[in-house]
Amino acid sequence: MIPSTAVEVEEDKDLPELPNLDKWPKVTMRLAPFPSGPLHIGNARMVILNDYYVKRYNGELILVFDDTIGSTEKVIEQDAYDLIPEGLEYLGVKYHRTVYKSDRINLFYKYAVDLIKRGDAYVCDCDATVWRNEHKVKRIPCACRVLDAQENLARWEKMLNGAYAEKEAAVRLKTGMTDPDPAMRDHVILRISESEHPRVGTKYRVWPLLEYSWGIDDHELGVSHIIRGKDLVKEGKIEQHIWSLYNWAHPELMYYGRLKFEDAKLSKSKSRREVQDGTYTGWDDPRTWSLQSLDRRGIDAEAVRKVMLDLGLSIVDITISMKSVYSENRKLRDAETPRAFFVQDPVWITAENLDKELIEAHVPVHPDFPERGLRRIPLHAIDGKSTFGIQQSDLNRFKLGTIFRLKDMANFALKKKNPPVAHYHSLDVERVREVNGPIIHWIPREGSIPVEMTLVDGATVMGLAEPGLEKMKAGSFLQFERVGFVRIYQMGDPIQVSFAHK
RNA sequence: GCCCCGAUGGUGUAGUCCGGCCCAGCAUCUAGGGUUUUCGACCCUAUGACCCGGGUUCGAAUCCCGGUCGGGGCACCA
Repeated sequence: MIPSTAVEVEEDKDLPELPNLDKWPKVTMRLAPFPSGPLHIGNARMVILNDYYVKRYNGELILVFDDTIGSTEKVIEQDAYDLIPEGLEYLGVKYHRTVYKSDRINLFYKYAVDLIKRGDAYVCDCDATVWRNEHKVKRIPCACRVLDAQENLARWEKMLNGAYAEKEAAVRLKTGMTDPDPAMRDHVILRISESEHPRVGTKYRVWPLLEYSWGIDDHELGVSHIIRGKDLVKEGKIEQHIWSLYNWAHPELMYYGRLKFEDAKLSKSKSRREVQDGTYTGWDDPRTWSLQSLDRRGIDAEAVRKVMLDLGLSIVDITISMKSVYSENRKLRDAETPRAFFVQDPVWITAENLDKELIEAHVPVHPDFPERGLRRIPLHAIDGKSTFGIQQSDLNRFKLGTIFRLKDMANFALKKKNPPVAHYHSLDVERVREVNGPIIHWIPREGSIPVEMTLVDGATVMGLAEPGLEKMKAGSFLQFERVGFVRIYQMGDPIQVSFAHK
């Protein structure tokens, strides 16, 4: 299964083996996103780690939309059901089947009834606050805990048929009232919610909590290994309690710490607001840090993958920099990336006394690979006179008399600053080196192509790129010399590019 | 208050289980140099770490004890 991945796994063999492999017929893992929005760079760790191990052991990966009803703070969003697979595709993650928690509610009911019959769970109608303060903290069981199965089943029916309103009753698992860990005392596993679900509407009014639904499903789906964030360790303990009650094999639990980026603020709810009110251009806006946005910027999924796998499985919270992703991306893409000139808000400089022979500049497509040919940029000189756009900051640091080179074209001496005028000086690059003159990028006034560049902070800047750019295709990754790497995401006038990194 | 977890250079990680091959490796960042008609790539160099205190041992980043600091949990969220 997925034979094409064998090579790719080879290079990352430094991650540890999964534990207890002999205990399981095969490695089965799952991706369990809550569908509230697209996956972003912060979610990539969970996805890549699971995918990595499944590929390494030729196992099975299940995409499980963890779409139980959520809460007022955590809301399911319909579009996430499509945005998540889209992100997975970008990352090159291959999953073998897709499961929706919201399709499995009856299964959770079945086990709930069973747990109640067995006396391992009960329906509690205590007020949540009262229960916490008077029972959990004081380790005193509430009156509901000792009710017999008969009564509990009657109460369960009342939960299902609406005799209880929201918050009036919930099912608690008897994890133990005397557990030293307060988090473990008779935790709620099912509760009432009358919110409308995007997939199943109002078909159900009793919904399982994450730890319960997984306690059942990790077994039902045959999951062998679970890798997830350490914010879920308590949930893992509750799952283990359930597995023990039924004498099921315990899947291997592994946790990693929280991942933060020093140069990226990740907030799905803020992103959703900004996307909805149009402040962001869409879910691929760079400020969302979604996988879609990385794709739009031309970040190779392999770069993301490499960085995430380098982090390993440490359980400590870490803060890393996007710079490591950019560094990997450059390594991956630099050699294959064509060069181009782009000048943001060009300032026009008149070049005089041009050599009559000089009608076209010849610039290598890639400096390290001359065999890839030349970009030919017409200069449009009339009577030895032409006009070029250069970067304002370059002009600013020039003094009168400064000898500079328009890269891959000719050397000039600055004659006037306002308006800028330069005189042709020489052709050979050595002449500018002799005087340590700057070599700068430029574009001709005639024939240059308007480009709108979206920066990482969402701002857009206008500029001109060299003639010829209009022949590129959407999706191309380029390096604007001395500016940085960009990806064309839409051809047009202007051409739309997204800045990737320096 | 109670429970759990962790601690290696600026950042991240390897080594810790089974003490010596670690005066601690790798990546990234930063600084400098080389090369290059880019502020990219490539090459070289530099700075820089085992949380603290005891103990065991010929020998401890690794084992033991005690601190300190940091993170997470104690939701009818995921």
